[in-house]
Amino acid sequence: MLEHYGQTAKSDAAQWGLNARRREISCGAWSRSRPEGAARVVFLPTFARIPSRFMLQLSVLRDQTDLVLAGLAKKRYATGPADVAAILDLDQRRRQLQTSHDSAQAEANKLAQQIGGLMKSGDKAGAETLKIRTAELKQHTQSAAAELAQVEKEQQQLLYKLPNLPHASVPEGRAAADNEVVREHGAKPELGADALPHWDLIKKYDIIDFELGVKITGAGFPVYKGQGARLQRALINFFLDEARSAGYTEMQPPILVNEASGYGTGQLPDKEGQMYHDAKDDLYLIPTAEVPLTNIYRDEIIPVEKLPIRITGHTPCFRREAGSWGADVRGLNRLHQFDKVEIVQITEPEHSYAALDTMVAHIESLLQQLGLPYRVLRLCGGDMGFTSALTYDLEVWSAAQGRWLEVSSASNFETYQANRLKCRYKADGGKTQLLHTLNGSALALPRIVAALLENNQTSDGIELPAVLHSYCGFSRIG
RNA sequence: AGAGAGGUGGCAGAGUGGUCGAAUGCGACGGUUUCGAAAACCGUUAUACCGGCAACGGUAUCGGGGGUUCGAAUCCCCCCUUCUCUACCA
Repeated sequence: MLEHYGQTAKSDAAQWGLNARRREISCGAWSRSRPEGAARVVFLPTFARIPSRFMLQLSVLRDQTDLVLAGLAKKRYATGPADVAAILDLDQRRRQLQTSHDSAQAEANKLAQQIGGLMKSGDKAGAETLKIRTAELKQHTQSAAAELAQVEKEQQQLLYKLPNLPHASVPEGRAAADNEVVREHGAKPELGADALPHWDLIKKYDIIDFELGVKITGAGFPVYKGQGARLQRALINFFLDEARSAGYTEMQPPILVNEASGYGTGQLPDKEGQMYHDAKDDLYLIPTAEVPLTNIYRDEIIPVEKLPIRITGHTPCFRREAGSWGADVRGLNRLHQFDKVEIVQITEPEHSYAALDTMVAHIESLLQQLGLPYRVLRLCGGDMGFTSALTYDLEVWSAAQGRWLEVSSASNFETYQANRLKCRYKADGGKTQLLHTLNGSALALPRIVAALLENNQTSDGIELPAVLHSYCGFSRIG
């Protein structure tokens, strides 16, 4: 499947260049490394309401080339000018070919009809005469179609390499140190000198077992035991219940996805090497519920009265984390498999940044109820994800490690994913337009668990926040 | 996993090589009629790309891809998928 481009007909799948996958680039590690305490503090409103007009569609590349180049530069995308120039060259060629192909085909179609008429009236000689011309036309359309397919393929591959453009409010910067701290909340707990990091606490109370995971699977696949397993389940239920009362509909999507879904949300081809792949059935284990949840709306024209879409789901997430190493990935800080509750919104373009604010507010309310000190960061251009236009990271204070841990990332993708997904609606006046997609973790489990254990430890147990007591069926560990 | 039958426009459902982008019905939208509504009647009813300021014109799309032909919804091949029976299993 998905092996060949059509000669004249181009299916959606082919237009997306799905067969381009194997030769694509692979970028760096999935997760950003974030040395703690390095961000500079600034004070800004949650978001600046700046009209969005960016989408990496061909029309935008053509009409607003300078803005695109500026955006790519802010995102620290090195080969932007060369790639954009190449895409525009290919585009000109593509349009020539299309026009030439279409007019030849139009003539051929007319002749075919005439031949039909001649055959019926018994004029075989007349038909044969016309066939000479159709043979010429056929040769022309075939070669034009073949070249067209080649040009489209090259163009699509280049387009897939381009990241989304950053929103105007995104700060300049190269790395984590350049992110802006939008606000901080909660007091950091003072722990005694004998306070333990979570990787010692889980052993002390025998609630999470890494060695056992190594035996069964390998590094980065811990086994949660007893109260540890129950705490996980409690957090998942708490997060899902909170999302539901915030208006999100709960979904249970598949956790293996096909190639088209990977392209739809932008994991492919960008992060091919970071996903577990089952070659036998050509399926990918999801790195986040974002992929299946957002792809529910792939190839859809959503009735405007159903907007905004708000959905949530709990899934395990799988990340190969190739190239990841060092002290800051110890314990629960980075895993190959972890659980996460995700929230997804799909909105009309004019409402997406307000929606992003409500998502961040929702995530903050979770952290507040859990009593965890946190801060909200606005990521700089160089530290943002490939597909995002604006990303807020939320980090909790891990008291025994003495560092901030990223527990959530909430992003507005504007039309970047929607363009790939073909996720649209009928705007006023009946015009079909791309929607905006957004998502956020609410929340990722392991680092929440780490912070809960560390921040709430006493010499002989861990006192859990009140909100979890009924969910857990216990109030303390140990 | 084996055998069989299917996949056509928002839905239902015709169409087995030549004005078929596709009959018909339903639904939806607009209009005539009406005090208003129903009924009836008339009209409209997809997506993408190319050309054009636009009106509009062209091309493609009948699950997906490839092939045969001057011409394919219709014939051939591969794949996906749905249903039924059998097998198996949570």
